[in-house]
Amino acid sequence: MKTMEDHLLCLDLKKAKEEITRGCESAHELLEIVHKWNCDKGSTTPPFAVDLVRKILRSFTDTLMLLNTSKHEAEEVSDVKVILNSEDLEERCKSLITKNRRGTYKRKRTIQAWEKDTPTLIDDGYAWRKYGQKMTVNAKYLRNYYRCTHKYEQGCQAIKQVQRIQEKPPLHRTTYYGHHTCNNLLNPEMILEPSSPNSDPNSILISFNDTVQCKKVLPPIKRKAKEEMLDHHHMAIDQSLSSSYPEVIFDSSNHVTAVLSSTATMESNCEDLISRVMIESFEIDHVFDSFGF
DNA sequence: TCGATTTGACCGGT
DNA sequence: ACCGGTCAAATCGA
Repeated sequence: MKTMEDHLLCLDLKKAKEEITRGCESAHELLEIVHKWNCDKGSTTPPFAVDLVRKILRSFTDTLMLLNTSKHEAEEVSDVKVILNSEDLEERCKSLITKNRRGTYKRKRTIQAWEKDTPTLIDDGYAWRKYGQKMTVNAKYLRNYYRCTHKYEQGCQAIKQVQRIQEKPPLHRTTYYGHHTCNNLLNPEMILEPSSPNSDPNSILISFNDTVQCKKVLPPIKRKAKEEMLDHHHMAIDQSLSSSYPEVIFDSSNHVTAVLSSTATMESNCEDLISRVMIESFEIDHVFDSFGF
């Protein structure tokens, strides 16, 4: 039975989500403008501008995720669809303690998605690399799968799918999953730091500043070598990370016990981990407090 | 030679 | 069993 207070809270929650969604959209627009500006006129904006917009965007989307965690329904706002639901947290927790296997693909349900319909194939300013194409049922045209070119160099987790949806007039639907964390357009600051002379050259440093950054980028390691290592330590692996990615290892109590060496690593995945910790720790009241509701 | 693309295989979810 | 998403070997091309 809902009390009056509950109803008011729901109303506030809805308003908050609407406001944040608007902010999110504006940040997206601003990011595109900055990108276009830099493409058209060279790098004329301050080098930290894109980084700053991305931080704002991330704050909005993280907050939306927190708010959505308290409700079951994902919000659909104009042509921008934010795909989230409260089961995601549970799924993510499960995925963190199961062994990494090929084919464990929960991306669509766990990461925010944005759709864009355009008459032509657009250059969005990012470097994409095609990694697959598929004919889907009830579709006339192939669906093309792209990942960020800097996936392994910088651990950028952004992907997109492009599919023609209409012949005449031509219409292409691009669905973006996740935000770029790479510095392919601007390079405001190097996130890589040289290891200290005494440090393990294959170790990874994770910095817990205002934004979480993994500061060491290394080539992927082979699946078999990883599995052998995991078997040796009787550990589970963060399944949400693909085979070539950095891996946080949890013990049976789900405490972080190790980070696998010789793997590439990325900002976004670390954020996923931190988000999980945050969501587990935060009550929705704290979110309202922080926004002054 | 090396990075990008193609394409069949693989895998988990439903 | 089917389907969507990804992997990775083969191939392409600058």
